[in-house]
Amino acid sequence: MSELPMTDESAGRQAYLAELNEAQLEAVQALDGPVLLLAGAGTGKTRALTTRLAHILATGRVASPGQILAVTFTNKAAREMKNRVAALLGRDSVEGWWLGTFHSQAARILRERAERVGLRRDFTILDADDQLRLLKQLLAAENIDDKKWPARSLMAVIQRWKDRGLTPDRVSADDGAGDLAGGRMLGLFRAYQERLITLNACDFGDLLLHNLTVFQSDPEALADYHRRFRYILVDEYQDTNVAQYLWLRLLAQKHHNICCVGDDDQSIYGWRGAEVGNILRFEKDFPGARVIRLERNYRSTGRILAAASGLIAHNEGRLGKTLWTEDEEGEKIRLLGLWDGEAEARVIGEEIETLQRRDPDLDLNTIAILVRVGSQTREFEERFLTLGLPYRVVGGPRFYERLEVRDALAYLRVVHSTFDDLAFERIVNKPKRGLGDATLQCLHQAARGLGVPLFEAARALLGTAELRPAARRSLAALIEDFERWRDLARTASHVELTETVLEESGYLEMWRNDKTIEAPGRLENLKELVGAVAEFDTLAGFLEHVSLVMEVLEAEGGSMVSVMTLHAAKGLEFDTVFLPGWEEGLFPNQRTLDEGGHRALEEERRLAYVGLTRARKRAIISFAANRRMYGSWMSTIPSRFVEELPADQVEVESDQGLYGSTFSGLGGRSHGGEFGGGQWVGARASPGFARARERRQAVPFIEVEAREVHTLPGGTVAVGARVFHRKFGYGAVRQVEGEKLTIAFDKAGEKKVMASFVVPAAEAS
DNA sequence: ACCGAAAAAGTTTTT
DNA sequence: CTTTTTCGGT
Repeated sequence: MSELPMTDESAGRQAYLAELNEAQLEAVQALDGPVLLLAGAGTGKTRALTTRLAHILATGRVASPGQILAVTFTNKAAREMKNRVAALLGRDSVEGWWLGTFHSQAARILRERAERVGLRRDFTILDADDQLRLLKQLLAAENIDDKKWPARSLMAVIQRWKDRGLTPDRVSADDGAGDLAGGRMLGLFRAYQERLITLNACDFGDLLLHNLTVFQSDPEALADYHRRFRYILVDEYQDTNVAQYLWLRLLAQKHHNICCVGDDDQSIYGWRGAEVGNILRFEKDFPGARVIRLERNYRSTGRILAAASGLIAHNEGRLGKTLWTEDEEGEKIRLLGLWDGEAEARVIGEEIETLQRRDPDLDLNTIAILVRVGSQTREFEERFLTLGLPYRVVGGPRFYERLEVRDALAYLRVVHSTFDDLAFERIVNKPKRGLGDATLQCLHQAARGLGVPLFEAARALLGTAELRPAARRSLAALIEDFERWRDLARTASHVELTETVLEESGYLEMWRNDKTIEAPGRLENLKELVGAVAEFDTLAGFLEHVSLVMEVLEAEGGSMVSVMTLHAAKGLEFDTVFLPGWEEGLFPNQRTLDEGGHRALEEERRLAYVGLTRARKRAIISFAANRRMYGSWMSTIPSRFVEELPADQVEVESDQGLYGSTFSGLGGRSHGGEFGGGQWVGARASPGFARARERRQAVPFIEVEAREVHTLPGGTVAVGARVFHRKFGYGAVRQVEGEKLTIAFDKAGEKKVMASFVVPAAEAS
């Protein structure tokens, strides 16, 4: 950008402004005072936001980029914004700017002000697992029956309080505590908070909560941040909770230069404390606010937009927007009615192959399958594996949540902080050192008596006769190890430290000696962890990253279909979107409905809206008549959302004579409506089903050709054989069930694959 | 203290 | 159905 401050007029001639439409331009140029940008799906929201940020800099309104605070909701959105801002400004990085998730920015502030809330600067951020273990300990100490009051649900209560910006002393008596945990819920909350301070730790909610305490109890500190942040940008405002809202309001109350971007129709995090009310109330909260609507959609065809708009119109209490597009009408939304989840996965696989046949250069990255719950991804994985169709599951099991990685991190945490009892407990007997329950109980007692962390208590106990000689010797060795590692931390690089700790602790050795098939994969993960450590300047920096960003960036892996939850898909777009599992109970989700009633139903509907509006060219919705849940079969009926779609935008293709009057509003093109009187009945033997089968088989299968190419020479498949798979690499055959092999892959873990997709290991090289 | 078997629980969604 | 937790025997 230019060195010289520009007036709005000269900046108006900047190239980056020329590409904006009228509403976007208004959003970019209305720099001063509060602005609410109501941006519908696909209306160029991120472009407006990033350009606005560039424009603040270009017009010389701030002396340095550090005077702009820009917050997003997810790490993914933060990354996207960083990249786009950098690209727009022609820089290679925006490192050090105040641009990130609410939680990461709040953590940064809290590091500067930790003492104010009784924490040390090097406090640890606990993950969900640690939180739960901590609460369980408290339940045990307070003699609260965790059968009757599961720690998980009590934890949720605490989290909801924190989401609302409430500390224990601010929770009012009538505030939901009721008879929870035998009426001792509030006391439990207080004990939990006290324990966190003792541990020099905080949880996710505390990052925001402690910030609020700092701002409210220390006017000097708040004034300092007012001096620092002259402009505030907020993405996905509809997803903010009360604590985040208060945080923003405190930070913006001096300059009022706050711009919130959001779409009330895409609010899908109510279950996590998000308040749609924040966005609905904006004009009241920030007097004189300008409201700008972005309504021109650049993403989807007319039909997709019409279907999505028709669906979301069933919600009440919307701010209301009219999305429009100059794009063509496009294809109708297709609705597939199928027998069960397996058939659904098979048909979607076939649809993708049809698309591939139609366009041999098709980039699979333009295709996504968006599901309601993570467990739905399995059926697709299994099917795509047999088809040899490349896919990626976005947001699947996370690297930092794996057992071995968490153990390794616990070692590092203990090295880094003597206060981290949770980490200490986790690794004290891993590998086995003969320090079991009895020893640990003794340690806890001593720690409580002396008022010191477990690590210190351990040191103190060594001088007494309380422990049995064997345990004492073992514990002494461990303490000595940690002291040596802490010395090493001062001199050696943190990579070297990590390697040394893992090696000398015997942790690596433990996995090397482990004969289970997971062991090699776990060692591989530990190696990867060391690689991740190497990317950070300091151990503290690495640990902070791990706790705030649980995910690991996956390498771009070429052309692959994406499978992910609807939540994970927000903000993304694809040419073709498959939306399976539109069944009552699954979507809308029964559990959600039970908890949240009508409010929750509307949120589910918004989730459907989000799913549909991810599609650029085509959307294919499907539902199954039968679905397996924890091993038992459930018969299901189509989601009410199916009926809420405008009939003239939808084409129904139900193969099975299972399509009935329940959603006659759609005017069917059923292939077998005469069976079962249009009810969801049917058996595998029914004529409708048999006919559906026939019809299926008439479609040529691509995998037939593939199978001939890859077939393993007959008879060579045996348990124990080494094989190679083009996606998972090398592995050993564990089990053979006809054509289905269970293979323990060296890197990918255990998978079921068809014999036709592996070759003997020797031949592959 | 440790190991295995048996029982129970769990599936929303994420920082 | 899978994964985690609990229990009882050594």
